[in-house]
Amino acid sequence: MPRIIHWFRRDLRLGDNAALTAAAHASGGAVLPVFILDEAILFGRFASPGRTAWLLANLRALDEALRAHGMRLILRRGDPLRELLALARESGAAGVYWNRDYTPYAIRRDTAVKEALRASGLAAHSFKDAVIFEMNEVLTEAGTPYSVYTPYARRWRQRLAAEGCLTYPPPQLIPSEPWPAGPLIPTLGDLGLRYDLPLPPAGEAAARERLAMFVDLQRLPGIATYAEQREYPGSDGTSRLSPYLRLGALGIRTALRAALDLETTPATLTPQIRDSLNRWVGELAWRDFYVQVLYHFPHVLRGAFKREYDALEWENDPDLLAAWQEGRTGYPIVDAAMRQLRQEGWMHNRARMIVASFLTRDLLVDWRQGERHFMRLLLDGDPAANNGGWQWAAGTGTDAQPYFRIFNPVSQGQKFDPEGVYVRRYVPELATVPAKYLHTPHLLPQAEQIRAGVLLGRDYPLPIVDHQARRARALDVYGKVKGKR
DNA sequence: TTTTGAGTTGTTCGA
DNA sequence: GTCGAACAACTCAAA
Repeated sequence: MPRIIHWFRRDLRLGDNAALTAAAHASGGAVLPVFILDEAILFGRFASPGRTAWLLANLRALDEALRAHGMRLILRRGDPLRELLALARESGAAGVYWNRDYTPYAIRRDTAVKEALRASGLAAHSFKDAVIFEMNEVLTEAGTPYSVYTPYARRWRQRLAAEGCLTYPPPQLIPSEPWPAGPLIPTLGDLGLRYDLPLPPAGEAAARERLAMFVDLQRLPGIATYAEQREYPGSDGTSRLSPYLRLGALGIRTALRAALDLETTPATLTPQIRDSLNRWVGELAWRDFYVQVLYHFPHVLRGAFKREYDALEWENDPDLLAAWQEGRTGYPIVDAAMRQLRQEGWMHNRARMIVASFLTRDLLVDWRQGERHFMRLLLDGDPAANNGGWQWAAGTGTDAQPYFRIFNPVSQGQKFDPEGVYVRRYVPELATVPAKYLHTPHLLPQAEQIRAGVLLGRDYPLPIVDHQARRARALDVYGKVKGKR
C-alpha cells in the first residue's frame, strides 16, 4: 500500500486523531508524520515566544511517542505547500491527510495546499477533529449560523445526544524504514526567540494525565465541584486543559467523552456533580461556538462583531495600558491577574473577565490591545476563543447585554477572592494586608500601613483611575454609539 | 408574517 | 445585611 503523509498542525497526538486514523487505514500503517514550522505562525500577527516554546516542547513529546512505534517526526521549516510537495516527491507518498483548522489564514493556506496537491496527482483529505461540531453542523431552523450562545448550545446538545461522541482508537502504525530523518526539532534559541518561564508538562500522556486528574470525582477541587469552584481564581477549580487543547495534545472528543462517561454512571451522580458536568460540557460548546463565529464572521478579527461598535471612542492612553499590562493599576485583583499571566502564561477565566472589563471600561482602551497582549502571553491563546472572550467583555460581541457588564474590580475581588488567596499569591507586597482591606488597600489607615509594612503609593500603587468616575464615563462613551447602525 | 420569549458570568439603588 | 427592581432598548431564534 502507498505511504500517506499525515500533516500535523494543532493535533499533536497519536490517539483519537481523525486524520491520522484515516491515514493509517489508507496506508496500512505506513504513515509519514510531518510537522512544518511555518514562518507565518512563528512570526506573524499573533505570534508568541511562549506559545512557540510550548509548541516545541509538544513536538518533542510527539517525537518521543512516535519512537515507541519505531518512527520519528519529520520536521520541515518553510512554506507548507512547497515542503509537502517536496516531501511527497522524495518519499513517493500517495497523498497528504490533515485535520481542519478554521481561522481565515488556515483556510486560505489549506485550500491552496489542497488544490496544488490534487493538481499534482496526489490525494489530499482533510478531517474534522479540532471541534465537536464544525461550521455548518449546528445551524438555525433557517439554515443560518447562530450568533447567540444559548440557542446554539441547545442545538449543539441535541445533535450530541443524537449522534453521541465516539473517540478513535489508537491507530496501527508500522515503522517505515528510517526515512527521511529530517532535522532535529530546534530549540527556541535556534529560532532566535527567548522564553524563560516554566511550561506545563508537555505531550499527550501529560495531557491525559491532567484530564484523568480533573475528572476524578474523588479529587477536590475537580470536576465534581467545577460549577462552584471555577469561579474562584485562588482555587485550582478549573480543568487547566486549555494549553493542551490549543495544540491538540488532548483531543476534544477525548475530553468530552470523559465527562459523558461520568454522566452514565448514575451511582455517583449528585445534583452538584450533574450541574458541574453540564457546566463543563457547556464550556466545550462555547469553544465550538466561537470557532464557528470566527468562521462565519471573519471580520471579528479586524473589528467589532456588531459593527456599530467600531465607532467607540477609545481613549487608548499608553500609560494606562502599560500599567494594566504590568499589573500596577492599584486594583489588587486586576494586578494579581495580570501578573499571573506574565508569570505563568495562563490566567484564570474569572480573572480574564475582570481584567478585560477593566481595560475596556475603566481605562477605555480598545479591546484589540487586550486581545493582542493576551495572544502574546497565553499558552492557550487561540484566535477564536480569545477574540470571542474579548468582544464579549468589551460589549462589542455576540452577546446582547453589554450595558450590564461593567465589573466593579473591588466587589469582584471581595466576592471571588474573599480571603485574598489569589491576590496574596501574585501581589506579594500585599501579603500582610488584612483581608478586610485587601481589595481596597488605598483605604488602609496610615497606622495599619506601617503595621503591615506596606506604604501605599510607594510599595503598591494607588488606584490609577477612580472606578465610579470611569464607569460613568464608559456609560457615556458607549451610549454614544448605542443603536447607531 | 407576526409574535413572543429570551439573552453566561453584573452593579447600584432603595426599601 | 438582604432583596428585588432598574438599568435601555434591541436583536435573535423559534413558534
